[in-house]
Amino acid sequence: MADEQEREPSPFAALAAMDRLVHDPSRLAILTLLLGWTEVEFSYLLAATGLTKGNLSSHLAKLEAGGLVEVTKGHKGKTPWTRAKLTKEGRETVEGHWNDLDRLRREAAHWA
Amino acid sequence: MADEQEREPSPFAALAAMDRLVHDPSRLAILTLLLGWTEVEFSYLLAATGLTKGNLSSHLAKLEAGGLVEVTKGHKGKTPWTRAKLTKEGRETVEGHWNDLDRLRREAAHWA
DNA sequence: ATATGGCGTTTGCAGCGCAAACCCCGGCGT
DNA sequence: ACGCCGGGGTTTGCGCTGCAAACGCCATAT
Repeated sequence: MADEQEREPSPFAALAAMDRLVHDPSRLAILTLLLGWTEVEFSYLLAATGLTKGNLSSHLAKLEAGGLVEVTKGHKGKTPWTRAKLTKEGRETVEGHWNDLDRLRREAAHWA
Repeated sequence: MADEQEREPSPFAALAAMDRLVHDPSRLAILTLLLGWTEVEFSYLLAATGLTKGNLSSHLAKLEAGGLVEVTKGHKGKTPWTRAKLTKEGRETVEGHWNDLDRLRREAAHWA
């Protein structure tokens, strides 16, 4: 198999193909914040990211649909209380994404 | 001025606000490739990024409209010959973007 | 009663990125 | 002469997205 004419993809092709679900700025912010905690409240995410409630809500929904975060809704007393945490896959994906970015940047730099 | 109640933005807010013109994967690939050269041909970009002709064309148009890239169209013999290069602003912007990403990732990591 | 405000969800729309279709020119086969 | 492929790009069409604004719901205050 080593004699297969392997088309070595440039780092640029990999960069161009990054997963938008993760790479999108708002979501990358959410995901990166979540890396530092086991579980975070909606209102904390709200303040830390500067997103609006509406947009945070829909980004979380998308991340949940993609299997990267788990969202838990409950009540604290009578008021709603929503928390988010990374799934195992989510954590791996986000860490992987940052590492990929780092690596691609370095590879790109020494590309002839 | 030091007594101004400076609202210190979290790195996450800065991440969430990254400029999409630069951060978009395809364009980040194009821009990063351009960092390594003074001028690059359309067909080289095409091969290196794995984009289609159509999409490369429109991304370049957008980058040019944003003042990050200068596109020069001419002819080599009779066939069209298009080249792209970073503007001064473009170069600063792309380098800045990568540095920002690096920095934000680090700040995020030691965020309590 | 009726505001006000916390906590989120839903909706409406403009704009974007992607794939496919298209245009133009030069060579090649017949 | 005519069709056809292929290199070099541009334009078009459309589904999806992300943002802001509107909404829903339940407390507490007036």
